[in-house]
Amino acid sequence: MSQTTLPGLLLCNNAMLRRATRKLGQFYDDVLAPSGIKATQQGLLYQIHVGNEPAMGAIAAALVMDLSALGHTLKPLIRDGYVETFADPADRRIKRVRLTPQGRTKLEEAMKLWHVAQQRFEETFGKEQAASLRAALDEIAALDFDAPPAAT
Amino acid sequence: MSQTTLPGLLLCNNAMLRRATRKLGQFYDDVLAPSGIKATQQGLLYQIHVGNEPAMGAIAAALVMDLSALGHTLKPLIRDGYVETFADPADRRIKRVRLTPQGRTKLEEAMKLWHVAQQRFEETFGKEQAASLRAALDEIAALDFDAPPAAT
DNA sequence: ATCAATTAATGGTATATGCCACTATTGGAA
DNA sequence: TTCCAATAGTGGCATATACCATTAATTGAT
Repeated sequence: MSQTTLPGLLLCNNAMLRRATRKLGQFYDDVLAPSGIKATQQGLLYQIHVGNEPAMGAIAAALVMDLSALGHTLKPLIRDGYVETFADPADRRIKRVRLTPQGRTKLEEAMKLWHVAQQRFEETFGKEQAASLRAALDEIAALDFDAPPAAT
Repeated sequence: MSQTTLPGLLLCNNAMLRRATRKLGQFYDDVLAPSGIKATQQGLLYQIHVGNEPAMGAIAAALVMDLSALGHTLKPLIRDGYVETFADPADRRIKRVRLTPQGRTKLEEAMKLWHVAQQRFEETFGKEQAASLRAALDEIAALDFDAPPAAT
């Protein structure tokens, strides 16, 4: 079975995280495929949906994503007519984002498939385990590496 | 603080995984920056290093990565002279990969920085917690979504 | 009011990754 | 042997994501 699990890989938190992300991403994308959008796009549409016409910076912060990366990621969604942007009237530096009617429709369609993927994953991995994994991942996303570790 | 943690995001295993990956990737990349290579590249060099002149397919399988994606990722490393490939004499379909002397040097350099990143992360996140996180991530990477869930 | 510092977003460039179509080899069946 | 099916990689195309330099708008200090 070759060297699927070598010491180094297993020890690197970052490598393990990326590897699991590839695996899960492929799975969710696979299930989402019939909708024509990727899991990342579904997640982004959802984030825009639940936000109140969020500013790009707010979305980027919520997703712990680089602002320019968000801009790039948004382009195909704008091109395909699922999302539109508009300048904040009070501060024209700020660009807000919202779903178009087609975007809302597409999101609904994708959410149905998302539920399927989500359920199939938790069925296989374990619902409890998934919940504690998400909690750990949430912690990581919130870490502040600049600050010295709090004395526990 | 806006809506940094909305219900949907927190519930999607895939989105949470990606978000944490972005965060941790930025951190490891940051620490690795002085070496001139990214954390993904360090991981790949290491994987090649520990493999015995591994075939591309073997690397891809170990990393749960698409074979063509691996090919693309390898290009900058070959271009920069850290890695070289050669056809397997017994089966010319197979292309094997190895580090060049510069590749070995670069890997050593990067590994020192990797240790720093690794330690700083675990210091902040918790060593135990990191270990169980990696275990969970390893499980995910090994999942088989095609098979019906084993009756527990 | 004026102008420097700050903030928000864009565009360029580069890596990370996936899927698909295609090519080159191999291996096995007829 | 011959030929088809399976295997291993490549190349093209598209999205995901980061960093940097630059531009547009604001804000705050003088």
